[in-house]
Amino acid sequence: MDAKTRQRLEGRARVLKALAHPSRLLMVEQLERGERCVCELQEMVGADMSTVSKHLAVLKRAGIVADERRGVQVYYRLTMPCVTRFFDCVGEVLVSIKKGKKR
Amino acid sequence: MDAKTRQRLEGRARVLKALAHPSRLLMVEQLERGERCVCELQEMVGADMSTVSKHLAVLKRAGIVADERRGVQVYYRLTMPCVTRFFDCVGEVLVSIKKGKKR
DNA sequence: AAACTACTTGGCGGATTCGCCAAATAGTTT
DNA sequence: AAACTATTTGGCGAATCCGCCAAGTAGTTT
Repeated sequence: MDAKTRQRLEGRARVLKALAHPSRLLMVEQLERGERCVCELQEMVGADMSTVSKHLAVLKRAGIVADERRGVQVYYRLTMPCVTRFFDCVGEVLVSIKKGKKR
Repeated sequence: MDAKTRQRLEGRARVLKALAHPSRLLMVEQLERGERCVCELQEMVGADMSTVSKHLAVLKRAGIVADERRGVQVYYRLTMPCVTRFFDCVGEVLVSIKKGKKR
């Protein structure tokens, strides 16, 4: 395996890893509908604010979200467009798994 | 957050987590081109056979691949169709991240 | 059945993840 | 500046992940 391939795979794995958590998925889904401040996301997730903040830091490090401070609050938004389609596909995967189990 | 939403998110997170490793991504990409036995995948990945086998077990537990013994060898194949489109989207995410960094 | 090939499983050490608490930082209000 | 709100950071313990080695299992060949 050449270096270029490895880099491509590592990059993709990094994005997937950042998304691979229920709370982070929920936050990304909410951000698809528009920017949200941390406290709004915290209420949706229902965890400690520090936990939510760290999840957001993971998404930010992966380049999936961006943040902007406005007064006391910090607002997060998605940095890329195709997340919806992406999730639809993950959904399809799950459907085929379920079908397989029924047989 | 209701139980149904949580289940949906946990399911999706499980699939993403199973895919979130360079070696597993490589194997899935190879399996898109047709079934492969473990030793073929091992050669591509370049790790210990036991490591490869465990990665395949992760993919199998997530419902992404299925296996079938034929003689001495065990062949793995994808169980679902949309992985290509899926990966294209992960690729797009990476492109937008790179664009963001250049600015 | 003994030797051989292909694969899986057990287990260990090191690294990473996760959620909470406590403490630090940043901006606003009084 | 003191008090207050919103958020981030540090750190701890529990859990999980990762890769290797060793040992076990399954089918094939001799």
